[in-house]
Amino acid sequence: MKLADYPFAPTDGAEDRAAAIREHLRDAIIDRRLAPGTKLGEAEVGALFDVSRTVVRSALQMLSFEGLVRSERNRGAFVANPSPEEARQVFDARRLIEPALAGSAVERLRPLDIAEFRSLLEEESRLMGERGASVRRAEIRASGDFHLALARVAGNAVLERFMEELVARSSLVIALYGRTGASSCGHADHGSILAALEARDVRSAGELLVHHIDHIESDLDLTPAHGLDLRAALSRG
Amino acid sequence: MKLADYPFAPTDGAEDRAAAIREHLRDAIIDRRLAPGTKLGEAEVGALFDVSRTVVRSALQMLSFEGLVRSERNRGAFVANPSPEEARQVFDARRLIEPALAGSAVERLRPLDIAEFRSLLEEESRLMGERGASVRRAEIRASGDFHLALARVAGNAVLERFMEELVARSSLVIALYGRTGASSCGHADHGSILAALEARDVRSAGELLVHHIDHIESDLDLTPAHGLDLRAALSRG
DNA sequence: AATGGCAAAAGTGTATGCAATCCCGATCCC
DNA sequence: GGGATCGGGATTGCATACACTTTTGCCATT
Repeated sequence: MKLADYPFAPTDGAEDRAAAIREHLRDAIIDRRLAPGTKLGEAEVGALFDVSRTVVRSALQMLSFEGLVRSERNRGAFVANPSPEEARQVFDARRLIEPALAGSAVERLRPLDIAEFRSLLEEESRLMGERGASVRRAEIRASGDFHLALARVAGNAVLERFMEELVARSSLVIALYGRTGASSCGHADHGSILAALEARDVRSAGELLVHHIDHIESDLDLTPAHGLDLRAALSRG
Repeated sequence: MKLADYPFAPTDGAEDRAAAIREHLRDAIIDRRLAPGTKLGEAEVGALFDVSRTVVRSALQMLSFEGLVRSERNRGAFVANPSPEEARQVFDARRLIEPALAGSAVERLRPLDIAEFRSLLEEESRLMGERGASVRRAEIRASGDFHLALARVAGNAVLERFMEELVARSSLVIALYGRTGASSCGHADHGSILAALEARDVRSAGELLVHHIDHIESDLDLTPAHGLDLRAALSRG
């Protein structure tokens, strides 16, 4: 079976296969199609994508750096199972970084960027109207895209990469600890944040962002759960 | 030839060799023993550490993620040659993150931590008294260690990892653009920052940190240098 | 029946081989 | 003489083979 048989993204023509696998796995993890703790055997993943273990190892190493996969020597790679403490740290980092991004973004915001934000918001609205598990996944993803767009507009490549990691890990945390009841990520918040950005109101945008992140975090159940970690609570969620 | 024959760091007993190579290369890069643009051939590095290209590739991939190495498909890995713009973004990120770390650190500062800070400061003082190129390198490193200690004390593992990357990239930038004249990193600044931390004066500590970072950055020559980048200025510094 | 140990099986860590790509220099054509 | 073209050499990308570690299932022993 050859490379082109797989429905990779159109741009991936003859590109790096490890990166493609990384993205597939990452999507699967933050969509929770792969449950935390799931073992990602090199041979198994390799068979799925029809590549050798070499390429899979490369992809797994990248995911390990991003914090989406936990690697143990001689034991293998597993979908990360972030602790509540880890989750808090991720959100703390976001509360710190995102208001600053808003400051930079306001200075550099161009009409084209606004159009992109609006497009993302419309996509979110569309998803909110529908029902179903796969829609819920897409909703989490779309919510992350809004924050990634903010990072991109801010124009700091270093912080943008940090945000990519933080958003991915947030998505995993939400999938893990999210109370299904409430809408996972307030869509209305994004709208008001964008309005503040357009109004060049940095202070307001920053406050809205912090509240937004607070809101997301407060919607989680971050109780320490079960007592001790008997080998990380049996390595399973 | 067996594993234990190599004089790695004492703790590295039977540990991961890729990580060890990564650290060796990282030290060499931020010490500028490896000049920006230098090609890191897989076979060459492998011969140096007496490992196969597989292990080297793993180490290079990690360094590529950290931004210390630039990888080009089918061409190889090169020591990163950060642009002035990139340098500014690194320092912007530090100005954003470090004052926040000070806030967390003040809340969690324990006597043992203070002792560590003092020890680091003493080491810096000792190095300042000496002369020589290798001392200058050690000075840059020691300066970075102070900021890494701050990140560690702050207790956020996510931000700590970000800081590791930022400090490493800063060291590379300083080695690249630093005007040799001025002392690369104001040692006195660290002392006053520590004093502010001990006094639980978060605001003051944050301001001192920002000024400190400003000071470091102002000591660089970040002029756009030579006109265009003819294939990144011929791939050499 | 429970426990300890052993051996096979599974899976990862590393080395190596082969194909593809890129770089460089020589050659040829205009 | 300048520029394009075409090998040769070197290097990377990937797959595979082998070594070592961990796990697992079985059996003997208590």
